[in-house]
Amino acid sequence: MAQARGEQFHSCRTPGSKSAPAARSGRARGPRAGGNGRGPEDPTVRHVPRFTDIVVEGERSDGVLTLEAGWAFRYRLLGDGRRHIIDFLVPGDLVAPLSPMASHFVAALTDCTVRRHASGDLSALAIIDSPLAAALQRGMAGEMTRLLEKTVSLGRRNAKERMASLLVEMLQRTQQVGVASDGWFPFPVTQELLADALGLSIVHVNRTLRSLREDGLVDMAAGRVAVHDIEALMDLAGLTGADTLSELTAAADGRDVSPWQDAGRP
Amino acid sequence: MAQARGEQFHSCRTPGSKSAPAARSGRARGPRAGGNGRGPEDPTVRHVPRFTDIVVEGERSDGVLTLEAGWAFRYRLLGDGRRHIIDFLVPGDLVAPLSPMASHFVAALTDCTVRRHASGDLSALAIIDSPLAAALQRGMAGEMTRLLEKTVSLGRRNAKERMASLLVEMLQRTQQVGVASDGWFPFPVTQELLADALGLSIVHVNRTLRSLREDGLVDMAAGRVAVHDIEALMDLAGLTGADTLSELTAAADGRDVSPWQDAGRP
DNA sequence: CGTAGTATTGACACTCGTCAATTGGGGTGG
DNA sequence: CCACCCCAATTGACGAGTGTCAATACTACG
Repeated sequence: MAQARGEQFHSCRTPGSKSAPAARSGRARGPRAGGNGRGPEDPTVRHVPRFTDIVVEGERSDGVLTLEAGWAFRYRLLGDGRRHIIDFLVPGDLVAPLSPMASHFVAALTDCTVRRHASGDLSALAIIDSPLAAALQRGMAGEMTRLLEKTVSLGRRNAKERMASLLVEMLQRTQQVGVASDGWFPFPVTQELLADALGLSIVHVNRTLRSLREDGLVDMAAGRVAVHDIEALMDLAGLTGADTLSELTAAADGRDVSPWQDAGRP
Repeated sequence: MAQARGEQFHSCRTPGSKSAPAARSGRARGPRAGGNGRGPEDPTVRHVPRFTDIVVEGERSDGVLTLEAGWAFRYRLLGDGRRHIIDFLVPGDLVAPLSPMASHFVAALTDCTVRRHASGDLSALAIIDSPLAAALQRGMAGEMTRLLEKTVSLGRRNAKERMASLLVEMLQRTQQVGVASDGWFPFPVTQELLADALGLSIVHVNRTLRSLREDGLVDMAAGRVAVHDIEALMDLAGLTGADTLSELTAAADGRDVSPWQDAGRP
């Protein structure tokens, strides 16, 4: 009765070794948040090396944190070692708070830079700094929309559809922040991470990617994804052009690269 | 390649007949929000008959809506007719807005009563009515926490674990609003609805329930769930007592039956 | 040139979906 | 009051989708 369980499922595939960097770092390290060298000068900026945690579960994240550069991902661990990746973060995305009490980790996928926009209690934020509050709400709303979409995917779509759905989403998001080129976009993830994000096994992720490649839809290698047939891909994902994702786009409107820039520090 | 698809999957099982009330009502009706008879006197209260929609996708829900009595559920439709139930709502829960742009339906599971606490633009709400704004944020945060938990369930738990997880959650939520008795709680859903909520087929929901019954964990009949071994059930769900759900409980703290009562109309 | 992690692949097992038939209430009209 | 109907619940048989195990390439790095 262990469809997705296998004891040393993924993220802990070779229990004794030093694999699955992010997942392990989530528990084994002593120093909590992965801040090593702080910003050379600016105290509101922190540099986080890849594969270390930016936000640790249970730690009450204080203030508004955003990802300024690099890639990260939100994840949650189940008691038995299974891991689920909630979503990936690109520059401009909100790191914390997702919600005052949604407990999960956020880990750096690449070396990245995090900025703190406000500290301490946020309840008075709307009055003190309304543009920041508005940006915060946009960020949380966008996150919730993606979360909802992901729930539907996991509940009612098969492997290929889920993969297509994720790739379309990431293409659009990378386009929004201007790091996507014409036919491709950067996506620095391993198949293991993809598996944890899509609720699949590593092997099946591989099979699914191969299938999409053979269909001529996408190619994925060296941390980049080449999209050859966006039409077919969106169709597979169940998105009919003017569908959900465009709402997502519209919702994130007014944000060219970062909605946070004007809302800097107080 | 159609694991969860079968064309006339669920919620449309007999395409020609009048089955699947909620799902169909989501599309086929002309009059939008299912408000029939309004509140006998109070214009902020609306009575909604079972199996009609409270909130229709795309309709920009204006203001803050909460469920005052009865059961409802949030759902989303995929283009091909598949349906996914995002979550169930009990009295006291936030109906709208979940997020300014998360598009989905909310349908009444039983006859129920909905109250509007504020209308129009909510951006100034924090300043105008801070207790209501606080309640709204609690409501949205709780929703997000459950959404996140559900994502993990769908991605990384098998049928039995998902079912256990849902039942534990519903037990705790019904306890909070005081409609649960000692060993049982009301849960007016069909197995079809359960299937759509858990990302399973109707048949497999039936099998899963039978298995749980044979294990002596729960009994489900006549719209009620009898929990015989909450320990084992939580264990199955991957909750170790002081785990996530208790955080959920703590998060909803300060709410006995409804956090909205004091934040009534302006 | 080892060593380790990642990607691939094949073989096989198990979970879960699909199809189809049956049962058992709960209405409802005669 | 009974016959009928509709629908939820159940069950069995079978197949598709996905997970698991294990072995083999690839690549990068020291």
